[in-house]
Amino acid sequence: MDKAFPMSKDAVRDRIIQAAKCRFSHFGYGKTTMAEVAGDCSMSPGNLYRFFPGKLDIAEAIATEDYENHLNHLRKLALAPGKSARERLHDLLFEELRRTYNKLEKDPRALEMAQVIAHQRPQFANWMLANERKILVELMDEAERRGEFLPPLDKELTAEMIQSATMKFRYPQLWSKLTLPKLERELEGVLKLLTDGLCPRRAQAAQQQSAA
Amino acid sequence: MDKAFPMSKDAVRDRIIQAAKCRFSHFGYGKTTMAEVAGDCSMSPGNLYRFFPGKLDIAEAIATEDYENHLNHLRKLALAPGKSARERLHDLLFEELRRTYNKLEKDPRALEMAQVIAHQRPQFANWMLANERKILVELMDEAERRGEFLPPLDKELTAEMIQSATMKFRYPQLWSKLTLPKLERELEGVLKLLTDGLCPRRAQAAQQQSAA
DNA sequence: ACAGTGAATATTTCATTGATCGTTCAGGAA
DNA sequence: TTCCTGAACGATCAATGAAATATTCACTGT
Repeated sequence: MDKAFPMSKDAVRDRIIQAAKCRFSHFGYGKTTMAEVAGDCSMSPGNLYRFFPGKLDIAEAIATEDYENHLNHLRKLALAPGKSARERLHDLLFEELRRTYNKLEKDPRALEMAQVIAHQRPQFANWMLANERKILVELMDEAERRGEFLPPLDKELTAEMIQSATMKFRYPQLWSKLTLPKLERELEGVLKLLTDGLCPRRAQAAQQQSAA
Repeated sequence: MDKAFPMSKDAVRDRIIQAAKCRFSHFGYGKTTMAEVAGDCSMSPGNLYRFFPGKLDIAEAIATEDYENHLNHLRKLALAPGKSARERLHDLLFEELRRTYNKLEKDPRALEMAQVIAHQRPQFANWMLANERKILVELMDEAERRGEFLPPLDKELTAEMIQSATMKFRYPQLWSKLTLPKLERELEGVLKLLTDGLCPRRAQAAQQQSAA
């Protein structure tokens, strides 16, 4: 064994994550055994438990890594210069919808992992929602800073409500068998309702202002 | 046997529904056999199939009957005199939330039936949504008639969007473990967002108008 | 003809069991 | 001591087949 250059703890952790990611995406979470992951890392199964409390935590680490990239992307959209708050919100929600739809649609492995984590680690979904809420608040802060149309609302609360209202688009295939184009059309409509409200006499004004 | 007064076909159908309803609510859908229902009606199991295509159709008939009562109740709320459109929409959505929450929360039998029907008869949920959409449209028609705040929108489309945005409150326990009070608070917030929009400078005006 | 039967059939459900796999831990190498 | 191993343990899963039950249909009484 090449113990000449012992890897740091973090490096080993990463190695495990890489091996597991590879197995999970090829054969699925359920069909991957800890022994296989350990073998890929040239270590014993028992040793994995010095780096992760369990199999699920490896999956969670993979998901977290992936999700944090996504979050950064979303943050960029939320703060994009040269776009109105309304447009940024639009981009944010659509990006979210498209990403999850494509990810879960084409890749049954990803769907399996999402389901397992959602079922065994309910807190994880809450953590994701909280992160996105933070971005929504940042978006609104930025809008306020720029003097855009947003009023002095309780932003944290408003972010929660936006999430409630767009829940349908956050787990597209969990319960609706709609196609992406149909979901997009619906999200467009809901967003319109959210920004303009049911009393859209002022809508034109707001639209014009945000388009400016 | 008392063939002196043969029951009409519809009467027999009703008898079957009553017997099944009783069994289902006492022992659950899964634990009830066709033979038992037939026995309760003093007939052979085979004879049930002259009135219903199958067991699931009996459950569907029960659910339909129950749901149609509910729909009538909702319609009354949607057209209630002396209330603003906003209030009527509020009452409608809250009644819906409370009914399903209470029904599914306290009664595991009802939950079981709802799940079986939702799973085996996906069209049923669509039919329910379409009915409620009709009521939403009636609500908006009435608002227009009364000269309330609603604008000349595509009402059918708007109804769809309202449903999308309140999806979370229509199947409360399917995926959120929130308590009824929390759900109510959230629904209140979403409704506020829907009616006032994200640009609520005119909100006060609309509120005052609708409260008048 | 027709309403209804109930045994026959086809399907589903359920418990049993054997194997697999996640996890632990007593111990060995460095 | 510190790091790691791999066999042992117990929970979980899949395969089996047997029992239960939904559904059908040839037949009976009226």
